[in-house]
Amino acid sequence: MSQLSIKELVDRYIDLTFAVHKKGESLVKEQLQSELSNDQFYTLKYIYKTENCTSTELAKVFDVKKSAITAVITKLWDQDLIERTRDQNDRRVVYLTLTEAGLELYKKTEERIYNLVESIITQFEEQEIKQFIDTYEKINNILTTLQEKQ
Amino acid sequence: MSQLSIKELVDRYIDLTFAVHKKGESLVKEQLQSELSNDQFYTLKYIYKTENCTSTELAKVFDVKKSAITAVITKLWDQDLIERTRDQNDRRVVYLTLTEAGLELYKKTEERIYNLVESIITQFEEQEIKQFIDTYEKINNILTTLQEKQ
DNA sequence: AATAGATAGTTCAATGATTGAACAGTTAAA
DNA sequence: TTTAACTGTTCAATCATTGAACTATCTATT
Repeated sequence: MSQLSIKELVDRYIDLTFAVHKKGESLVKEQLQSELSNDQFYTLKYIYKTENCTSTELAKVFDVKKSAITAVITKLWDQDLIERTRDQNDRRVVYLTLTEAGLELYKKTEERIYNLVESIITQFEEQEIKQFIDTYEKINNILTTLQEKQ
Repeated sequence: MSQLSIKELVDRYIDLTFAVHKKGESLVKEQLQSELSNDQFYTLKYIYKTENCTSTELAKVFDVKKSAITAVITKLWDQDLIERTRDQNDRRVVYLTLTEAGLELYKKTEERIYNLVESIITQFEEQEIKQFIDTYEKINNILTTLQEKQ
């Protein structure tokens, strides 16, 4: 199936990365049904799974300035989806957690995204998709290393 | 290595998609050295490789409204990187091509991106990365089908 | 040929996200 | 104690995107 030179592989990889991301975002957006923007969903997801999540950490993960995170968080906070609680030891730090309403909305939308992704990956042999995710994970590690160097 | 349930696979896939995209975009941006934005680069790339490329086509691929494409194209056109030529048979249609300056800038930046991606994929066994790209390609096809349904 | 409907691309005002710089409050180090 | 570093915020400016209205053009139907 694949009889490609390195250059062709690289080109294919770049195009695929772009295409898959655009289509993925578009399908995710559809599932969110205008209740949340994509970034808002990923923000809730990150806060949900992260103990003692802070704005500084989000800024690093989302690769934007802290002022942009403040804007996103304030918007979710205005809707009473997020709580901000100050660290008692280091009073500069603000921890982010989901409110009950935030958790409920997140869980509802999460389920739709899960169903979407599940409908995709169950079209593969278990072995194939596991191998794919393993390689994807290695790529993620390489990217992390490259980013830390810079 | 992978002893994951479907639910865990799905979750891992979602997180990886997000993380890899963020890191990838950030590294690409670095290579572009502020000469082009990421979207501008992908726009030039798409025009470069596509015969008779139009705004409507770009709007579909980039999943934005046509008015947004007009803005992007006009910006590149102002810098004399893109040419607009009207179809002589159907005078509604405008074809987009790179000017000499556009081609030169594209080629220069493309090389940097290629080197970046090459430095990543050459860290894998040829077999592993080819299998990865094959699976990636299948995912892309599934996404295309899903998008067409909607 | 005349008309109605569809299509390609553009304009423009409004919205939303992101940046950069300045700032307050807090902590750590010299 | 002073200085430097860090967390998070505010605010003005910039940029991308949308939605709606518009022009020009083409297609199909009568």
